[in-house]
Amino acid sequence: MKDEVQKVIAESVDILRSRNDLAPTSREIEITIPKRKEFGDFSTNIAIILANELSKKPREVAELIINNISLEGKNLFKKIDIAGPGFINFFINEKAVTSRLTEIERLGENYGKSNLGMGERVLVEFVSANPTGYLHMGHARNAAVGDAISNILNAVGFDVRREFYVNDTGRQMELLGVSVYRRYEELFGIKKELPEDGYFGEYITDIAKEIREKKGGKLISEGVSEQEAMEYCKEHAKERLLQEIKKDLNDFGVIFDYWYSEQNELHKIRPELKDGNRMGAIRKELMQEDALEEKDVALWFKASNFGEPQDWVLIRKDGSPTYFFSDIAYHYDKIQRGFKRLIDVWGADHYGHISRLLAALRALKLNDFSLEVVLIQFVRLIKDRQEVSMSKRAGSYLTMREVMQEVGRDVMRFFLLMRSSESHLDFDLDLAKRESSENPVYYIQYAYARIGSVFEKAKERELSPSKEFLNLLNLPEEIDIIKKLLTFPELVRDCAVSLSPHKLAFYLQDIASDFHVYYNKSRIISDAPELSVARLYFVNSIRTVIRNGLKLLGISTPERM
RNA sequence: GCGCCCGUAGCUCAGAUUGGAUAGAGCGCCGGACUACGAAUCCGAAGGUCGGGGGUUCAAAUCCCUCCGGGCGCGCCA
Repeated sequence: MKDEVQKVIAESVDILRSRNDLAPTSREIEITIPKRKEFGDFSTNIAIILANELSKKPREVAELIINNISLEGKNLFKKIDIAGPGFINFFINEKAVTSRLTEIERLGENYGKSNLGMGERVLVEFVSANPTGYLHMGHARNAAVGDAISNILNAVGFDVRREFYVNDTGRQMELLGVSVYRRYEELFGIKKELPEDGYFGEYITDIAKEIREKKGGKLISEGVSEQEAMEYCKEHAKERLLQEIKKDLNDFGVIFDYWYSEQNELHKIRPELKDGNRMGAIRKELMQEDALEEKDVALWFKASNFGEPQDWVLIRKDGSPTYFFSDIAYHYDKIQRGFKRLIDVWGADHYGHISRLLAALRALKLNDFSLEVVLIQFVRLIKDRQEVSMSKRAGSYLTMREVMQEVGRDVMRFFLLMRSSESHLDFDLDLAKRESSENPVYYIQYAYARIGSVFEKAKERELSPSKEFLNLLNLPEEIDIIKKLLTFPELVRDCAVSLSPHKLAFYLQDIASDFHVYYNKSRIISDAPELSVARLYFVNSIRTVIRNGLKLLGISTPERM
């Protein structure tokens, strides 16, 4: 609807330009939805802007614009005002509003979709947790946001691919192996210190016990070197934890297109590559760009030559590559695979990583791509009005799985999505568990289920929704709600552009609230059959919008609660 | 010390990378509403120097400067 208004104004401005021979400006015509009703449904400041450019009075320009609006265009409005310094305020004709309901009905589950992305491929990388432990609430937030962003981008016409980068090799994996092995030894009475930066969680002992069940004491027997034993522990633990991670994400409703294994993709020798593996190829390229330097037995990326404050190590003294190095290779590979738009959803602690990664990609002469990083701030769990402390290394943290079992998937997703990702999030476990009006998820789902039960009632009375009498929808609430429903596609586009699903969460609460108010005030099914079928048609479109919106957030729409 | 994010009602937060008119919502608190489509709902009331101070502007929660408070980063961790 906003598009239509914009078009009408643009046409008028074009006519003015051609007639008065005005210099064309590329300035886009801004249409806003004013906060206050007396300023109409739509408002534009174009007259003020043009007046400045033409050194004319804004109100005169406004008048010219209004006078040149086509007849067809004028039918959209019941009133057009010039207000204040020269704003043009448009008041939409009620009939134009109600008639648009048919569009929602016609599009059904496609209502809200658009073709903003024009099929462009986008790679969204998210979660990417190390397989060294169970997922915690920070990962859950990352998963919820990454998945919702992917859904939304998909809805506005992007071709989205979801990837999880599996950091399944390197230092952290070694530490995991040692940690498990030490616990395994403990089971046989051998006491040795775990490395300081090892993993101390109870699940490490659980994994050690699994190994004991499978292998008995073989890993401490004569013929097996400690190194071999640790290697076995590492592989076993890695597989085991990855399996748990996959299970949690699956239970959460997040499906990845690809689990990108660092080991397999970046370190494995590839006959087609001259330089062995992908890491080697990158290394060679960086060398050719004169971006490398050997210092203190380590290999450094000369980031300071590419606009960074300091250089960074790519290969440690012991010959092992840093995370930074493999992440460069991973992003290089993403671009090589033809993705021009990359989105990474990272924890806020990765902030420092962004600019050096970009510097490395610059050094590799990669320019034809965009990388957007969505930084997710931390989640604080609140229980009994107190913060639940979390420490991953010590292993004392509430896992994603535990919380999901306690509050359910829908509640968890919604709570993690209802804040802007750059805000810290207080996850109130007590509130999340309550099945009442205080819980916004149920509030929205209840509106949905309620509409469903109205339809059951309608069926009993043999009434079915019809667009024949939409002109009977003339209550101010009805008009207002329809106007809001009509902004849905634009809202979805807005969420896509700003990569912020929380706006959708707010919108849905708003619509649900409008419905509940309406429901309490007005009978949908009454003795007047024509009005009843019109209202059924109307509330059905509310249901469509709620369903489509919740689906984008990955939240279910139960018919009964 | 430097960089990024945050500071808005008792609490948790919206207020686009485009400054606009009387700053919004949920929860909590207090008081009400089921003989009509589900009370997981609704109605009413109270609650604010938008962290402080300066500046730009006809107009600032929004832009600039500065100070204060909180979080994160500044690793041969990821």
